[in-house]
Amino acid sequence: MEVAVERPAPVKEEKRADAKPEMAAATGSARSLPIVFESFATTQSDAGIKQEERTLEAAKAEMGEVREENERLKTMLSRIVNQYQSLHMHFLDVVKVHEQEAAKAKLPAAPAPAPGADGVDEAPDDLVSLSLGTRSNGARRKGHERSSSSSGTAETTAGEGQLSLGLGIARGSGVPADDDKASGASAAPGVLNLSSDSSSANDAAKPARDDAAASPPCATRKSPSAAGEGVDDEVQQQAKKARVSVRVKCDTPTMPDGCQWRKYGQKISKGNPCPRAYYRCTVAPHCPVRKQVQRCAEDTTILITTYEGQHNHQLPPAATAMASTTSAAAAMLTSGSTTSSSPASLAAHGHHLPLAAAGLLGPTTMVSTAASCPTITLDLTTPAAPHSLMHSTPYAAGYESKAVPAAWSSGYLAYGAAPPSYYAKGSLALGHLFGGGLGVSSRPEQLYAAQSYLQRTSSLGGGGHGAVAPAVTDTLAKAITSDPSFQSALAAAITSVMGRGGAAAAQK
DNA sequence: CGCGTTTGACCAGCGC
DNA sequence: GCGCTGGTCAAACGCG
Repeated sequence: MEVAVERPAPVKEEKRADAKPEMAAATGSARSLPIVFESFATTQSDAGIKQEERTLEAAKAEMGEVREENERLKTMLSRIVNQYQSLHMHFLDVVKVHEQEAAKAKLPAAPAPAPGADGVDEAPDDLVSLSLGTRSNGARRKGHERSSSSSGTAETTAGEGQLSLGLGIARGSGVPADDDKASGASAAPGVLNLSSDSSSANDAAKPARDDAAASPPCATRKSPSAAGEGVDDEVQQQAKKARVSVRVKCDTPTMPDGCQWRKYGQKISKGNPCPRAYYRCTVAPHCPVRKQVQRCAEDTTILITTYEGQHNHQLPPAATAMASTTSAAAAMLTSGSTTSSSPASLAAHGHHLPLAAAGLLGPTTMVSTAASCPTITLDLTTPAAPHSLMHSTPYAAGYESKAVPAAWSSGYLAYGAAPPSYYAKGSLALGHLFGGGLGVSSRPEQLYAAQSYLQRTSSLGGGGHGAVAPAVTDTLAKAITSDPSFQSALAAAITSVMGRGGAAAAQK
């Protein structure tokens, strides 16, 4: 703790009596030290007085310490809350836009199936509920989401230059066995773009956020090849320093992320018998993106992939997810470090970045600022039992308590601009999304993720939500799990959205 | 023959 | 200043 402890010069007894209420007032209600001043004024000898003086000094010092710590915590808390609120508003924007787009697209385009629960079977693409969070508004949105994803437009961000997250996660029924990874050209039907931008509402207040969140991708796009390196060194460096580490259970040598990589090195790193492989993006000649792949020492089935840098070229939709992740991570991490008092001190105190501290990242997501390269770790390996899909697992139960950070229960959210219920629903959904969605590994776990989410939301909203029957969610989740890129896509989506949110908050 | 991988060497950053 | 470690380079090698 790097608290500047005030050690005032020894004071006389008369002063001490004055100092007491002052200090008590200063510390406020944060903490009260049981110091009894009256007692020693009458009975102490000189020696005793001196000793008491020392005691008093110590107490003062402690109080000062406590006071400063209290202030720091308050500041941090308010920062966290601010960031959360802005993120949440942002999130709601996305949701709203999505809904509107979906509603528009629904009429002319997709023969939107009946919004009933049974419709899900025939339209697995609605799984893509990457709009997961959108459900916070009610079950009625289900139909909208379906149409939004199946309509394939979802081009809310097209032409806006905003961070757009193309998720090649939906192999909907309408997309007959498309290889959404490589081909990518016809990715539209299977792609859900998560735009944090209220596309229709081009509010003027955006520029700041744009700068913050989208600057990395923009910066690289601005100078795609213009000397590749050397331009915008600062941005490049920042982007390069921020890393996204993904832990996934994977049998293949590398995680299928839709990008083309060329191996350029391999090392045995300390503390892990498994060699670490170094890959470089080969989609474009001078793409600065690299990744490191290493198997976990404890469990060799776990693949740890660390992405670094930002692509300076167009990517296939399947690869866009991870690309967005790294961009978002860069934005989020850099903004987090600038808004935090000191990353080093935070790390030293065991604190994480605000979002993580608020519990938004969930238990399987970690933000590390301790290292020279700030890293987001998405742990897609799950502690949950793969078979406990239909019910809450201990993990889920344990998580839910974590999913609602103290700030939420303390009523912070209720004071936000949006209706409290909105916050409550959305926040829980978000938390659950992170907990279940990110904490999943391969197929069954993903199933669990989607299912638990749906169950959660259905239990939240009361009337109308009951439409989401377990059987339906089962089918839905199965559809999700049929796509191997679901993990990375989901992780990317979340990280991306959060990155923008954090960056936006940082700009405020 | 071209492309990708392997592998030893080299370099830079960091801690002691 | 030295050693350790992580990251990168580039020649050699293998494969289609």
